[in-house]
Amino acid sequence: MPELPEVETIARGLDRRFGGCRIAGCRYASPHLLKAAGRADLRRLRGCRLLGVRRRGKYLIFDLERGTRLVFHLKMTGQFLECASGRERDRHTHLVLSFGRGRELRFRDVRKFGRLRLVRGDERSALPAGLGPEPLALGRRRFLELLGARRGRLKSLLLNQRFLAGIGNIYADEILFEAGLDPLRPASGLDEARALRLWSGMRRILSRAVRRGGSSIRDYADAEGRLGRFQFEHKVYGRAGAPCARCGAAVRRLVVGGRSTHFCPRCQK
DNA sequence: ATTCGGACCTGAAAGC
DNA sequence: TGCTTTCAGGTCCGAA
Repeated sequence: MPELPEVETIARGLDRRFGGCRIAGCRYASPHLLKAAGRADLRRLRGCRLLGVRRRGKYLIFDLERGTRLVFHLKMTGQFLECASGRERDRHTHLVLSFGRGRELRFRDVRKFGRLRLVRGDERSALPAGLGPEPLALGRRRFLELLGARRGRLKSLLLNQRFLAGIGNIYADEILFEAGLDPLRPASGLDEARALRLWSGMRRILSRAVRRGGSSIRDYADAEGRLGRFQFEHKVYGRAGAPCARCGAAVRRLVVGGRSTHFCPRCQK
């Protein structure tokens, strides 16, 4: 479900609502979410202060006292929900952090793909080696350098987390439309003008999506239950057969690298 | 090195 | 009204 703009929105909301709060208890870690050893370690969290919450790629990082960190990946359907402790817990709730005075933060995940790791010290041990840089912190020169070393199709490259961390299926399609580039075009041999269009298109799409609080297509909502608004600005994603907003040609859908891909055959070359 | 298909899960929507 | 199939904001693994 969540890509960079959604995870960023969740992180900001959690940081604002729970940053500085003390964890009173932790319950219900399901085996899917966390291995047995990690579940035992969760006991250490009691009484620990949550210093802050931030994002790296599509990962959510909870920084705690005593050099401990919780690193979540939400995969397709993971979500956080702030609620009153008395409220009924449904069968998709896999972790509950209590903050006292009846305040709880629950992790729900219908498809159970989401993962949590509890680490001491640096979060890097919980992240994949070779995770790419943050797209919005990447200068144009560095972007051109990284791009020059890559092959394969543009769509697959944008989805590759070792190239850039945080772009997923929605934003890959929207970025390529913004840049006017065919998702099937090979990454190698992209001339500088097109490469710079890709860089600036990426920045425009991602930063606007963050400002809109991400895209709510199916079930994404932030920790305060608010829906994103960027879905109203999608130009191609989920619009197969509909007219292109720019030229009127029918938006096409095909499968690239096993992922559904949407593009305008006239605007994207 | 890249690409492909399948696996991991559940449920909503579309198709018949 | 069913029942079946397809599809989904992600990633990992093994085989071609």
